[in-house]
Amino acid sequence: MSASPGDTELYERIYQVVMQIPHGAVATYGDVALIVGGGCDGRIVGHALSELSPERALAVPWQRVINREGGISTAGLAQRQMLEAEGLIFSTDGRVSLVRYRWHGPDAAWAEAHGCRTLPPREEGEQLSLF
DNA sequence: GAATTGACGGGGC
DNA sequence: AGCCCCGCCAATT
Repeated sequence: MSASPGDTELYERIYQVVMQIPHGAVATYGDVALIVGGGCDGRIVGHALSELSPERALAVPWQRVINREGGISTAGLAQRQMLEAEGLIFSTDGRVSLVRYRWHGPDAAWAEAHGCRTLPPREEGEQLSLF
């Protein structure tokens, strides 16, 4: 079972969560991992998205998943251009304001229906430095 | 089966 | 702001 067939369901779960990210919003790898739950972590999310098939990439907005720094972890400028096309503003450091674009998490009903958990409450305005 | 790597995160200094 | 260390799970070597 080196093909890890049972883990495919975990990947599908990750894809389902990523597909819930609305247009113009972003989520960190850790956030997606927390929503998926089950001991999933950011690295698994990264692997799942990296193993994403081109056809599947059309349905899964993988570009809306960024790292905790609010930056792009992928190579190339493809992801950044996709986010900019959604209206996100990148700073000179190539990062976006997480406090502004961060996804608050899936709907409570959706999370429970998919056996996932919502995002823990987060303090707003911590590092809110508007410009 | 151990060691390493990876589209990571958080805490501490 | 930076830097370092640890944990976490999966895939690869």
